Amino acid sequence: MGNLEAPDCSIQASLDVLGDRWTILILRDAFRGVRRFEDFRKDLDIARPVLTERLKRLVDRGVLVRQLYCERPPRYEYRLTEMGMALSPALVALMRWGDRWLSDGDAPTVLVHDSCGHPLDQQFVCWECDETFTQYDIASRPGPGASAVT
Amino acid sequence: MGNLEAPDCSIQASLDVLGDRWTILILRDAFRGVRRFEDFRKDLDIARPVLTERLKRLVDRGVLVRQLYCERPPRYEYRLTEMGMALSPALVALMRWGDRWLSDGDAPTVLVHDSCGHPLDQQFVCWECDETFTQYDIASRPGPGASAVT
DNA sequence: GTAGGTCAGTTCTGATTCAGAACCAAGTCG
DNA sequence: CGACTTGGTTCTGAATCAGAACTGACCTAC
Repeated sequence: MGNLEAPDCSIQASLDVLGDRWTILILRDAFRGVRRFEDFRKDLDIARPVLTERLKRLVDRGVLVRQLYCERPPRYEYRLTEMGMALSPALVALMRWGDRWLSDGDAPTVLVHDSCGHPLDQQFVCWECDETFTQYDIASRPGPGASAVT
Repeated sequence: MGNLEAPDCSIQASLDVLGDRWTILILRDAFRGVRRFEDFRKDLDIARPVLTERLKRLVDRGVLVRQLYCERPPRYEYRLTEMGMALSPALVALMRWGDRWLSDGDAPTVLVHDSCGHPLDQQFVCWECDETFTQYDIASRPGPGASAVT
């Protein structure tokens, strides 16, 4: 994005890190367990220079760590940090949206509750009312970091 | 993305619709109530030809509808469809991730449970166990649309 | 009734970014 | 030794994007 100002919106802030054609797919692979340069490259069929740049950026921003996994020859792998792991609600949401609206009802992958094996759902929760709800019951208001005038 | 095959992954399918630098920001604005070409353009400071193309694409894919709101002169507005509204879990997840990991603790906007005004949380739910859980309790398995061999 | 303004675009041009291929370096295997 | 693997870098042409100017339909004020 051309603007130099700090984004006044966390979605924009997130997209400054994730918002190009490849980054989210790289992270999806990382969630699936892909860790090595060549494996990302083959799976995504991405140009090497672009992959190099994207991995570097994700490491710089703290989403991935680059770890030596082999001394001789020196080989590195890219792993999700806690910050990276925290993206899972976003990736799950994108996946479920694609399942629901872009596939013909046949989801390629199903996510399940690990301990019981049943499909999971994603919901908004209010701990005050102790209930779950949907997007139609959301309101928004300025937070502590809101600009004075908007 | 360069590949012509149908994506074997719903995240990729979603990104085929949403995965460029502007689309998600356009949709964020739409969720905020922006509906008109000029309002999108001013708010995002996006080049006109790019906005034209993105809106057209979102309408084609069914995420937005283009509705006449003024007969003379003919003026159109862009509104979220049900498909578009269904993206809110994804946008909320991106926003919360930015709040948590990219801001210094001061969220510009806070989302609240409409009926009580308290901040909301986003969780995974298992209706079988009737409990909420986090990304560390998710497993995945091939769904009905999985390719034969993978 | 015409000058200026708004809204929703389209058309053009130059700057960025991307894809694809080739190349490179360090090490391993046969 | 020569081939192969991994993890890159460098180059070049293609696609995309930004920015500005232009268009056209209509509206309002003078």
